[in-house]
Amino acid sequence: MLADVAAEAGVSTTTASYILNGRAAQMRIAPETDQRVRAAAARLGYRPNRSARSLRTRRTATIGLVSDQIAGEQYGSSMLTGASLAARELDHVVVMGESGGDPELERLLLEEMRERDVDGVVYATRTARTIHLPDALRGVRSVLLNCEARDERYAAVLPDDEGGGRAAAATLVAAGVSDVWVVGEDPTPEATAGPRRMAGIRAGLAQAGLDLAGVVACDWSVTEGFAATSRWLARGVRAEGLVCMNDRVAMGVYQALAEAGLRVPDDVSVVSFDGSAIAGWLRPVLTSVQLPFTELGALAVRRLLDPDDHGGTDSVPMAVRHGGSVRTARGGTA
Amino acid sequence: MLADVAAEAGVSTTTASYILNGRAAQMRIAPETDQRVRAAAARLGYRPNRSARSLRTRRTATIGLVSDQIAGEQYGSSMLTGASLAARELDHVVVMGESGGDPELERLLLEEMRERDVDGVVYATRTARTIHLPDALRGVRSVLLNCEARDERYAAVLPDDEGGGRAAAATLVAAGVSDVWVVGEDPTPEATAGPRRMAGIRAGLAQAGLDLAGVVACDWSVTEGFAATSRWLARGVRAEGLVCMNDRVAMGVYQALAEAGLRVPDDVSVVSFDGSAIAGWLRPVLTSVQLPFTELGALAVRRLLDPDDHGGTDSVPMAVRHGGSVRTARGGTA
DNA sequence: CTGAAAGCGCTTACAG
DNA sequence: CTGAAAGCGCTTACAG
Repeated sequence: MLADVAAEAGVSTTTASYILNGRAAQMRIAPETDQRVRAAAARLGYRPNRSARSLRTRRTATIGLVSDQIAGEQYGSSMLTGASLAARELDHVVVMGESGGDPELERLLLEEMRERDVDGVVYATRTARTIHLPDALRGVRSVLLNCEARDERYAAVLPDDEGGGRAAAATLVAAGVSDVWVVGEDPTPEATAGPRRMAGIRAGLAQAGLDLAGVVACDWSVTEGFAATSRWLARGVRAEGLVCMNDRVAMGVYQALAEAGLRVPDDVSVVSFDGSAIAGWLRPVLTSVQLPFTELGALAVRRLLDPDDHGGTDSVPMAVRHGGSVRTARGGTA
Repeated sequence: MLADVAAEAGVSTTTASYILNGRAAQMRIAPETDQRVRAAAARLGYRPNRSARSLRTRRTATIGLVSDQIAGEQYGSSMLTGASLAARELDHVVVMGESGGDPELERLLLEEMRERDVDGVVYATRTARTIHLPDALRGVRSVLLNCEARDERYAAVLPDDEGGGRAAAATLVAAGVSDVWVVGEDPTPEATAGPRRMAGIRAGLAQAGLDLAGVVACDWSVTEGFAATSRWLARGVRAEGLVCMNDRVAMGVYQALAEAGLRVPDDVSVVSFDGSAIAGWLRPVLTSVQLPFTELGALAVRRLLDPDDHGGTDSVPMAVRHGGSVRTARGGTA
């Protein structure tokens, strides 16, 4: 403990504390004293007791991260990686809790974090959406991750799905594709990714003077993507380009196209969203607009810990990760 | 704070503390006093200050979870879900840290947790393996998750890969398949899943009087699974049954078989390991021996918090999740 | 430049 | 059955 270090160095705990907290200069402590104390601390392997410090300072260098279920998400779990790394860089540690969507458990977790005097909490959702801000979050410094508060301005970090949509459309347009369909629609009303991507796609096409040729409705899953696309193909419809609402849908689309004897990208160009591992597993590799999960998590933590944060929504750009699923303008693959 | 509650109820903080910590009976406190204090606490919305409590008791009701990179793992991240839920049930909270495999960062994280007086730490690895126990872990109550200490007995929780291997073999044997190849081999020497699954497969076949027909070597990835299987097929080799070392390999195998015009399960029966989401995405759905990640995480936490823990390795059973990739004994699909 | 002392909010022997 | 008091290990005015 501090007292041991002070004794070993022959100074008071006051002096030792100032030195070990980097306030030596400010306190005009003799360099020689400074050295002596640091040496003593090192010799004794001194580690401050955080509980004692927190009791005094009311700061814990700990942030809470509560979510419905981001660890269970295949890929969204990298939000945790980003958050954990950013916290580490700012000398904080993160305590996590998952409610599994249970509001009562969520309230419990949030209260527990408050008891522990966390310096703030990141409130994350598995899928991008608008939420009703939990009451237990009020009065706690917090940042929303992958979600936004309905009807109120609140610090939030989200992917720029609309920009992603424009990028997806632009990718097809650049390849000379003019006949574009979208596969997938948002099953849940609060989800924002779908509508925003869709808006971006329409805007991107409009910029090239094009209209969306049509939409194939389906849930965002492999099996639904397959089933809906198969039905659509059976109707005899064809398109030069398909924008899939996520990589799982795209995987189903690949399966349906293969069964129908259509080749990617020779017969159909495919673009998708997520940039998940799936994209790299498909043959040809799927061109997909990447969800920047690690960055999202890191940014949420940085904003949480930034006293000068502006408080609004930040949209993190989504970049196109090129695979081989879009034909080149000349008919080859890009 | 407690003092307020005590004042409001007209008792000493001593009494209030006993009551709020459930020691009223033990202290033979008058039921009427008990009521009064609880009512006061409720009225005031009393929440104990954890730092103060921890400073006194040296217990934090917090456990650390440090890993190389389990949040980044597609599917292994559910170990976090399991750990978080189990901790919650035992009134604990988990602080997580990811080292990304950097030993120095790992040491830092472990020290930070010690400073924070965590009641114990779960040390987890992304892939099942034997490890050299980190020095920073010594002297801290801990349980290894998805890994085992080399050359020493230590509390550890791992999937029963060998049992899983036997189950995989038994599944094929039950379908009447006698000509079995394995696809995949372990790239890293410390990894334990591969050798153990392999041992189980051989044992399972031996039980039916069979030998393994051969092994197709490849890394555990979709692209490698595809490439290796394609080369193998090009050699003209055929097998009735394929055991893939994980679902990603199996996905590559499906692709290679499809390109070669072979059908699953009519021409080839396929069994795999992981039971990840991928299994459900493939057509036909892949029969896969499930890695019980959520249970592993939960069990590690429960053992960490169990004062009577036995201290050795626990193997959690792997169950077969049946899809449609294994033919039935009569030649249909199971 | 350095130290004595108070106090953060609890828990828990100890006394009655 | 209940309370006064010490003490957990720090930080930080305050005094010198």
